[in-house]
Amino acid sequence: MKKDNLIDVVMEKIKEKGGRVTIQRLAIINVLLKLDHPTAEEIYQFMRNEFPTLSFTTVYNTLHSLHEMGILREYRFGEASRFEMAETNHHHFLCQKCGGMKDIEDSNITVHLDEKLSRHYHILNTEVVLKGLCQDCMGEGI
Amino acid sequence: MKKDNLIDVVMEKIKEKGGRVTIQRLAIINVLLKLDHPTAEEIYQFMRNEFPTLSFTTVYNTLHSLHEMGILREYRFGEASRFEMAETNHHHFLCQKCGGMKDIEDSNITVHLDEKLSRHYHILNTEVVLKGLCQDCMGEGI
DNA sequence: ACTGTAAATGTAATAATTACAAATAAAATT
DNA sequence: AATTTTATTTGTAATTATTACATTTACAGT
Repeated sequence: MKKDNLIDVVMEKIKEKGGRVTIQRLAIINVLLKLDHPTAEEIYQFMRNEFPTLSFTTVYNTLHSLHEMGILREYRFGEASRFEMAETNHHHFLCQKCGGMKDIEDSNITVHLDEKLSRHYHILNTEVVLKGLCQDCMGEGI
Repeated sequence: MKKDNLIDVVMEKIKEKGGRVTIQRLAIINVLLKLDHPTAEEIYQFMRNEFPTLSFTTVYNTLHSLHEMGILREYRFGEASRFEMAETNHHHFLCQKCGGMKDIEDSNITVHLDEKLSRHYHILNTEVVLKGLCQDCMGEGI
């Protein structure tokens, strides 16, 4: 999806849920499209120069609201939560050494769930988490 | 694996890594065998009666050490970290409503990784995370 | 433009976790 | 068995990420 289309989709989704389209929300969406699984802190620091009046609390509030609206996903693998846009389905690799988080394309992993799982759970999302060493950290042990 | 054997294996593993087998460590291992993905807080509260001199800090220290030794796994899906013994391989279901975490037997899910992933990553562990509603929370929406 | 209200802001609180220094106790050595 | 070494435990005091709250601002409907 082209970026401008995506912003339009997000704006539409916010309105659907009865929310307001604010410059803070749009700005944070744009940062999420630029950075790779940023934390709230990273988003805030990235925006400070261009948006000096932005409050750190607003970053948290906004991430929380957008998450509630289903616009983004939250991961708490490390100390701080990391965020990404929810529009794509993919898996993740976590480096045990540097703590880095990488996207793994959906097409690289096939998952098959036994049918009986659906008798016990209403499954909305299936995601694979791979743990190990990334290329940068390989060859040095854990 | 029988419980006593498992304790022996854990003791051996601690010694291998140059660690000391303390009553605190053994007691916490035993709690991990009883409780389902407990948090540090839950472990501490569970132990207070029988072990009133136990320090909360020791729970954290111990969980950290045992994790470093590969004896247990840590998950940070919610606010607080949750822990489980590392001896078994299985997947997890996370309830989006109550925040509960359930084990899914390995045999209920098959995962196939594209070979080319191993060219970019040294993969040590593969785990599926299912998200949705558990039986208790079904029929009430999110 | 006017108005109702959701969202933004700043400060202060909270919760989980870690740092640190002193006391204790495994386990190696004598 | 006593002694010694040092990892671990303990309690208190930080730290870090996140949330609560009261006030101000500004989106969006009239």
